[in-house]
Amino acid sequence: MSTRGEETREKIRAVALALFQEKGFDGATMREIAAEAKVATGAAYYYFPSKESLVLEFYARLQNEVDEKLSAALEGHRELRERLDAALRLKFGLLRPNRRFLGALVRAGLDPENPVSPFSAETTTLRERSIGIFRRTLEGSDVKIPADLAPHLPRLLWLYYMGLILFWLFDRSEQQKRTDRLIARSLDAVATAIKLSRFRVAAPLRKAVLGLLSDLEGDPV
Amino acid sequence: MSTRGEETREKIRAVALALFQEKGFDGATMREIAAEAKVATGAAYYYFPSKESLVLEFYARLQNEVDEKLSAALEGHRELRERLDAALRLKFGLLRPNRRFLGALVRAGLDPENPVSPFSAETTTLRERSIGIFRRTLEGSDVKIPADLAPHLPRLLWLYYMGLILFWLFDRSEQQKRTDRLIARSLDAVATAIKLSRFRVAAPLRKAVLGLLSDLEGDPV
DNA sequence: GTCTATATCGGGATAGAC
DNA sequence: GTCTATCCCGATATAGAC
Repeated sequence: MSTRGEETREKIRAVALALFQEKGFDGATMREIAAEAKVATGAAYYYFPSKESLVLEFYARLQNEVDEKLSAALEGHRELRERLDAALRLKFGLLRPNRRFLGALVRAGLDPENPVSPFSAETTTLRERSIGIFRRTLEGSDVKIPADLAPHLPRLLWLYYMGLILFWLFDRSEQQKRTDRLIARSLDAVATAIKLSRFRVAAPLRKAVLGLLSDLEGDPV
Repeated sequence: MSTRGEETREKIRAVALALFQEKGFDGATMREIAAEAKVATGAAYYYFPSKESLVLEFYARLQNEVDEKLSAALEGHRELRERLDAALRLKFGLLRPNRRFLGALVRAGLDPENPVSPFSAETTTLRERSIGIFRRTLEGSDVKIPADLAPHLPRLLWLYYMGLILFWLFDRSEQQKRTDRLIARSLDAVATAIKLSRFRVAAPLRKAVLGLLSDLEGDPV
């Protein structure tokens, strides 16, 4: 890939993300993106195999930003619920301006025929980095997590996070305020559950959850 | 709507579902559906406002079938996990042949711009009927459920069921065997959690979960 | 009310020339 | 690497037959 190609690609990407934010995924057309980037439609498809793949590009950049800003966001928080809250606020804060087109990614992955899935092997790296965010969030907290559960908890929290994103995408309330409430409320439940997990009575449940997780591990979710 | 219209509508619906199963949602075109049903394209759009609405129609029929067959499926089962397993097997058994196009429904709803959502006000009836399946499943079981949790548990199980469907749609393993494993494993956890819910130590968690649910109740999820 | 026939539009994606 | 031309699709509109 030459420098010129690199520049063209970059131009198309930048224009696309701007238009996605402005008009949403369906509202922004490939013709328009190409025109505004001053290339032919075909050129856009030379660099990006599909419209969805442009969104995937966005997601990778977002993950970089989260990685960079996490330490600052967690600064000064030791309590588990506070730390989780800070991490989620950071993630959702960056997602928020892009809700209008983020659904496109999930939509693409939901089609069993579509190879561009956010859960595919190609996106394993991204997924693991996202899980890593929760590992870092848990590590600095003051809560004792049972040894058997500890290594699996980040992935479990990531699944919870995926659930929140999904709810947020569906959420048609004004400014998605219902999602804000859901996050606050569910964080109470999640933090409470983690704190209770070390009790004797919770052992069978912990065992069941661990069996579930070890079953999923290895393959991409 | 006369008998003739009814027949035409039925014909289009039947052909569409057959083609969806055969070629998936995107693979089957409206032109083809209309042609195979021996009507003009316009006629298909006369009865169904969009391609997605054909899928919605399918979903309603599916719900009817579940309602009819539930009693037989639960027959002879008293143990909670067994009953839930039977209910889920029934639901997924009917969904299975239609995986290739079922994603289309969810996809439509994920687009914040698209009014045809499976979680919209229009589909409230369907959603409530689906929740009712879990109510019936719980009612005949031998497990004592705390009084505060009991009225909300069916909805909670329905959310769990939605999660399973989502996983299943994303699941690219052969024959979606990973979903089968997930169902078996997660049922262990769910049944265990329900049984533990009445213990003293679980009270704060139960309270947090109930707060969450009461927050969501009323509005469509 | 129930369609047929047809034209039209804008969109994603692609083949092949350059 | 890039562009032009083209294809096929979903969707809409319309005029008119029965």
